[in-house]
Amino acid sequence: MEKELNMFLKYLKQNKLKVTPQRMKIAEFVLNDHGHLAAEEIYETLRSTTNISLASVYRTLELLSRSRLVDKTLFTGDKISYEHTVGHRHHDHLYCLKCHEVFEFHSDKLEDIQNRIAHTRGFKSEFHSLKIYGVCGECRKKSGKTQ
Amino acid sequence: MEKELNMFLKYLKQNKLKVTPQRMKIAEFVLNDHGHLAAEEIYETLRSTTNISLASVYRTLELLSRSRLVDKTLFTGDKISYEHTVGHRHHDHLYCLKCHEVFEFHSDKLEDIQNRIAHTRGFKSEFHSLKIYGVCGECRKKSGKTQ
DNA sequence: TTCGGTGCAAACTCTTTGCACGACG
DNA sequence: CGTCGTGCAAAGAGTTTGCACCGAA
Repeated sequence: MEKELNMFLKYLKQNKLKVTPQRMKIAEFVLNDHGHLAAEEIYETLRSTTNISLASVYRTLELLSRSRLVDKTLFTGDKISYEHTVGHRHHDHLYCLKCHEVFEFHSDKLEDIQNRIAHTRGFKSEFHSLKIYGVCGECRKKSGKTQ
Repeated sequence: MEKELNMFLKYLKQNKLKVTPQRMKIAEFVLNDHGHLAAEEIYETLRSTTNISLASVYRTLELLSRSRLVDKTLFTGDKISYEHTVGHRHHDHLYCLKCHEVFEFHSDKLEDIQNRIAHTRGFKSEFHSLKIYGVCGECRKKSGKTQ
């Protein structure tokens, strides 16, 4: 995460953007967290210790996204989730419709097939998003696996 | 599409919902179209020939979605797309970042791997969504395949 | 006749933007 | 010191909802 923060600093400098306490706090928090965060959560967490606004959270998340340190994702369509990417391989998601927990997975075979499909269709694939929606083991246990 | 419209009628009756001209017009239009529609488009198309409101479009799309005749999808996170599903196999999407065109594809192998992954993780998979974002052949041609 | 559906406009949620002040470089 | 970034509040975009009237059953 030290490394990731440095990459963000580098990105800022390369683009002649200023290093501000807000930007650093937000980047630090997001890059340190391994979950999927909504802008609101980040704001609520940081506002107690930092002079910050929701607008800055959005603005900084946009920078983090452009610098490819953070991925924007949509799950159930209500709000955008952000998660940091560096150090990870690309991965996809299993989303539990009951507890809203997100599980990650990666499959080389899947990546491979996807690339092949895009290629066959003349597509230059930039990125992709695969989400499997269902009910996780924990929630199935709770409801007696009736569903 | 005749068949699909009947399925919608059946759904309405089963749920003691009324058959109204608005509902029929909207269902007819959506079930007849093979693209990805936004609520606004549906409204704009129908308003010239039908007494209708945007609210009714949303309300009917919700019914069509619940009756599983229509799929709700999010592409670039701006607005929800609706497409009818009946008669189709499940399919996934290639989305062109330049012209915003959507191409469909289906791969049994892909389906298979996804199910296997979900199963391995104790997940009961309900549905999934795979989108490959990139640049389509047409747009690559236009820009001289430099990207 | 009776609810449920409709149109309209207002409300809501999440995100973006304009502006004047403040601080990074 | 000149910008660029900030907080604030207001604006936007898409979707949902409350309400009084209307029309399917």
